[in-house]
Amino acid sequence: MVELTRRDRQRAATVAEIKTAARKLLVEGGAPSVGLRAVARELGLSAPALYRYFGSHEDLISALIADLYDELTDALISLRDGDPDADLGDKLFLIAGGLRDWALAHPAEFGLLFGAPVPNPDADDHELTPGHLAAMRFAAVFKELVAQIYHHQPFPHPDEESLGPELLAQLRRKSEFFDGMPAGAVYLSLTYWTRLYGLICMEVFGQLHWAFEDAGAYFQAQLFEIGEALGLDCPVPE
Amino acid sequence: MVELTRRDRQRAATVAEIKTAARKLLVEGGAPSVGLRAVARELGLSAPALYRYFGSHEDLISALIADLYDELTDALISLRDGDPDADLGDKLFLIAGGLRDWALAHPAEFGLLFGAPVPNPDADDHELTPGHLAAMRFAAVFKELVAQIYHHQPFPHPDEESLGPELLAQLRRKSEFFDGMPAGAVYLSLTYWTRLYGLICMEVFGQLHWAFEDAGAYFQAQLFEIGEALGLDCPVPE
DNA sequence: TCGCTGGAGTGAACACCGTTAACAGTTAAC
DNA sequence: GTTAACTGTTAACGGTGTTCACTCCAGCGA
Repeated sequence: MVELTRRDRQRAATVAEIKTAARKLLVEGGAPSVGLRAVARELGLSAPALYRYFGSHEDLISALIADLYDELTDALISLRDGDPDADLGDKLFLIAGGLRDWALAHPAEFGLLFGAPVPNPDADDHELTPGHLAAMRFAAVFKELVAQIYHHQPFPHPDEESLGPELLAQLRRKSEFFDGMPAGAVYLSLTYWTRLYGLICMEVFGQLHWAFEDAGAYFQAQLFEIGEALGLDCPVPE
Repeated sequence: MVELTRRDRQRAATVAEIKTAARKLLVEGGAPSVGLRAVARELGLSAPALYRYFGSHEDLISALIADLYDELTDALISLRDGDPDADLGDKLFLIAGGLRDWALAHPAEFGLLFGAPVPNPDADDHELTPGHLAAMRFAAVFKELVAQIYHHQPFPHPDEESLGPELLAQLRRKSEFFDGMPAGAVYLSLTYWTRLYGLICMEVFGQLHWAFEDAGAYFQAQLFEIGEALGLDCPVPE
């Protein structure tokens, strides 16, 4: 039984207020605009007051990152489950397109999530932050869907001999995480994931507009390729 | 005829000194460490003195970015031309691996070049900065090599009908830039470029170490796939 | 050679930043 | 009812990018 005093509720409300203010500043002026003092100013507080709620400026940013991951994940999930007539392939196209749309609509947030180096949690001096957990929940959306597609109708994948022993060993260790998919299918899943990620990264970070004034058609073509490789019947790009 | 007075030479030397100091700080502490005052401190100057050489802190960073692009490009070129026995396929593997090695060896620099949004030069209020030019020189290394490979022995590529009219139109406009390659081949070239970029981005930014403790084998496998698709005889990954 | 010009460099100052310390008022708990 | 914890304050420290007014001296033309 959780007993929430009034102060606890007020505290939670203030934390939420701080994060929404930080989010607002992030949207308006990008990552550098979300400073501790600026956030405090936004809600009429003095800067040191925020230290009652977050241990440091970095902690605030980390909390913001975790929230953004959650928001993005929820958006993709509701996209995935929104249309009852959508089959597995439709769902994949929906969340892939949804990820791109979110990234283009929220470039500052996307840059914060994916454009900054992530500390390796395997290293001894770092532990799993809420941001890491939220990122894994995000990645799981894709992973689960691909695994469902595979178990519904296995798509062709390279056999284990062709992968090379070192890569094979690492893929085998991830097989369980991918709901028991064989190493070759895990390899393909990771390949498609990195392709989508790289594509969206390049577009959002402006590394692509020397080639395309509108990368939408290119993205659709790439998605189509991936869908074909996964054995899905894709809508022909018009 | 260029007449360089002694003062001009001294000035150029100071500019170079400033940039090497900035580079040193970047390597040691990442992008946030390269502050205007910190750079000035590094060479025993007061902060306002730097304004004689750079209009602002941002200008200094931009100049640093251009220099880093040039350095990276030079490294790839010398890798490409270093081995007289290397054929076109070998060269492609050399520079792709070289790019990854450079990124992993200089994560802070890589993040500065590829992890930050690039202003769109097509927009009216921005012009082509030296950074843009250096970035195009960098991209040209890859582009030229793929074009050479294609013209040496055309690799199979999707026909124009399968690309869709909108994508096709944009690709056709880039055909000249790609030394006259047909739209389908341009499409494949861009596909492989985005794959390499995305892969390296994810690895450097730590977005991959939940999947691989050492992504080297994975990278080699991806490179092998690309080489096969380009019709190159690839070394089998051991 | 004199005098001037303009570039190089300075310290002071402004407004901002993250962070800490010492302090006051309010609220919850024993 | 007293005490302890929580929430907020102001003042201050060292850091940042930037501007301004000022000095100094090399290089130039007359």
